[in-house]
Amino acid sequence: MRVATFNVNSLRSRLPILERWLPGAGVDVLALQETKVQDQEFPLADVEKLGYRAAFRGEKSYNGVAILSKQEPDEVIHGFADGASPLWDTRLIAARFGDIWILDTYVPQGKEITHPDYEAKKEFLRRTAALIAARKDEKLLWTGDLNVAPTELDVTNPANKKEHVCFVKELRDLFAQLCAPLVIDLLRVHHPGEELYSFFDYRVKNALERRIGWRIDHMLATPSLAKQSLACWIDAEPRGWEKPSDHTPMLADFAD
Amino acid sequence: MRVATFNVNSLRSRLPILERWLPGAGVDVLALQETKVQDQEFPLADVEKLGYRAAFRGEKSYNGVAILSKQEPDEVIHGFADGASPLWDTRLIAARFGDIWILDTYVPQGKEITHPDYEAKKEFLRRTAALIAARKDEKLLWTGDLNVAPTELDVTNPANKKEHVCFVKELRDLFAQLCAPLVIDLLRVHHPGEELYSFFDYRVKNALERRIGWRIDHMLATPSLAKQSLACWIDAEPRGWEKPSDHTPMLADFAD
DNA sequence: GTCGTCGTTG
DNA sequence: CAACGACGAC
Repeated sequence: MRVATFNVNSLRSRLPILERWLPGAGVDVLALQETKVQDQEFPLADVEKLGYRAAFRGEKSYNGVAILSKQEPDEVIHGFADGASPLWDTRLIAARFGDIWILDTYVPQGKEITHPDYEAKKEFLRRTAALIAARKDEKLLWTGDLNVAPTELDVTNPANKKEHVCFVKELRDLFAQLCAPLVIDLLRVHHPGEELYSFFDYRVKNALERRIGWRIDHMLATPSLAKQSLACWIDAEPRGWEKPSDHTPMLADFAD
Repeated sequence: MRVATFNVNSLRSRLPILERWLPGAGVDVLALQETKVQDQEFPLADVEKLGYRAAFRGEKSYNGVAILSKQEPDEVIHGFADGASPLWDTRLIAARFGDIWILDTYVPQGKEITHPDYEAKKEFLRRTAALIAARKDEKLLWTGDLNVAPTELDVTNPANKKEHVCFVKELRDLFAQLCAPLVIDLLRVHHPGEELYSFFDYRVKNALERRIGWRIDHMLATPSLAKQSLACWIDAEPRGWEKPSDHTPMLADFAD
């Protein structure tokens, strides 16, 4: 099985990229983030034309997650469904395919370390960790845009990002202590020590060619699923196409 | 020599259309209107890549005229240059190629017959007529978006346009008395009686296929130039392409 | 820099 | 319907 994650930064704006990329990518399950589309506006016909089904929850302008798949999922969950507020339905979606859970999150970016959104980001990560802990013996892949660069290897210039909400030490510590122990970072299993990025800021001129980016999108597997991991990689090509997202897809193959 | 006129409704937005249309169009001189670009933002590099030079005067958001040409013009004039205010530099540009003047105007639309802009429109037409009268024995082509549909043949439904600033009888009378006697309507020389339009409102669904439009862009030649007229036609194709202007190009061929 | 929003124009 | 400007988000 091949799984991919892609922060599309507007699904409707990215349909040409998906139409160019997906047919040849051999992807069985695709986790999308920042679809930025309300459910009644979701471009289901275009997705179906590409041979995929879709489970989704979005809102106008912001957020939005979707799981596209060749096969119908056996079960779909939106948000944390733990009764607590906020529900975060447009930032977390999970779908089960047989005994494998695909957990797709768009973790709040956090804006500034002094901003309430940064507190919400930490809360989101804590609740996600709790959710995974409850299924730690199951096969589960936590994927999506996590807005966390876990180590110094995961950003181009760590020195000038010490105050950044995706790299500040407090956040990395939280991630390392609460999240990382539950799951295995598949990109690092297959590519230890490599400077690989999944996000290249639009505002940085020629960021892709200059390799100025961030690794904030991830494929993190529970141990039982990690055993099946065959490969994990970032496909930087779509970032270089016309009208790209600022993120580029990441993929992982699993033995059946 | 082949001359064309095209109200692009934003030159920068229309570069893909120009890049698709111009290379095969065989145009020597192209009069543009509604470039909607300040001079310092004019996409000169793109125009030069297409093999053209450019004389232009534009402003932010509104108006803007340009004359693109394979050959460097011998002389360029902006506005009426008659000392009177307003100067209307971003609505009138003229370029001389040898003994032929190309006068490119974007005549004010006028908004409403009760609006001050409608008075300004009539004044613009009077001053243009005076300008042409002063050169009536020279070879001169008055082209551009004139925002005048001269006759009932030139709009789809004349009955419901009697109050429209581009068709109201007062305006047609002014045009017929002041402008028309000075020049020859080349489209009508070559296509008398045909329902041909150069403008199709974006707001009218499938206006092109339903042939609901206006003939408000023109090619009007002084008698000495009209003698050289070989053909004149509207190319409706670009109106059907992706991200079109609401106008479509009009062309004219002249014997050397 | 490229998204989305809204209100304004023709 | 498709430009524009302004704004907010990342």
